Amino acid sequence: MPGRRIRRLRRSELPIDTTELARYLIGKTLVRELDGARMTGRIVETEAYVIGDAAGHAFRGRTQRNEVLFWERGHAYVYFIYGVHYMLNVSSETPGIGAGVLLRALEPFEGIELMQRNRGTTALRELARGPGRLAYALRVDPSLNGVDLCAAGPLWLGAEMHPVGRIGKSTRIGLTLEAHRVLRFYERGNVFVSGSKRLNQ
DNA sequence: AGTGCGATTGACT
DNA sequence: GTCAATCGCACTA
Repeated sequence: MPGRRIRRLRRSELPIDTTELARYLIGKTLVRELDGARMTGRIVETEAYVIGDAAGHAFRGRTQRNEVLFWERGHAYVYFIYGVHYMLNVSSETPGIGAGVLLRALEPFEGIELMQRNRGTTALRELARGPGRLAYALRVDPSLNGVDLCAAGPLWLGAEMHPVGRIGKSTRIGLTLEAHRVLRFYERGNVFVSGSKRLNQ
């Protein structure tokens, strides 16, 4: 299958700050390896869940569920929401500090047929537009919770494959707590970004 | 032990 | 635009 070489990001390259990391990840590549096949996409939308953020899962302290948010930056935190969907986050601070970046949308790059099969649709725009859809497209599930995204394995982060456009920001989507905070980042004008037109200006 | 509700999505009026 | 789906977590008692 498509064997285009993608340089894996080193942990030392990841900013040690949740908001900085959320911005940094726009345009980077997410690589999913599964059964000898590979799916990749450009990260085009993220949200930061920062230190002391009441909307973040780490806010009430370390538990079995949110454990990975307290790991060194660059680990996958996968959780289940609404009894229906999985969401993929990247831990984002130093060990012992709980915070993360939610990956909200990808621009599909390689392995598109496989993503289409996983999603049960051929509509390219809809494959990974939104955090739940992203997880379905790449078959992200709790077995990937805790995976080191800076190491070879089933899921990792790669350098950008294409130039990155202007980065926009807005309030985060779907929150009641801390709803005013401007912690969502996205590539402007990219049709694979979720959210309303208002939020994407 | 019981309860309320969520970092969403897809189907439907 | 509205709404149900469906489960585990965290909080109350």
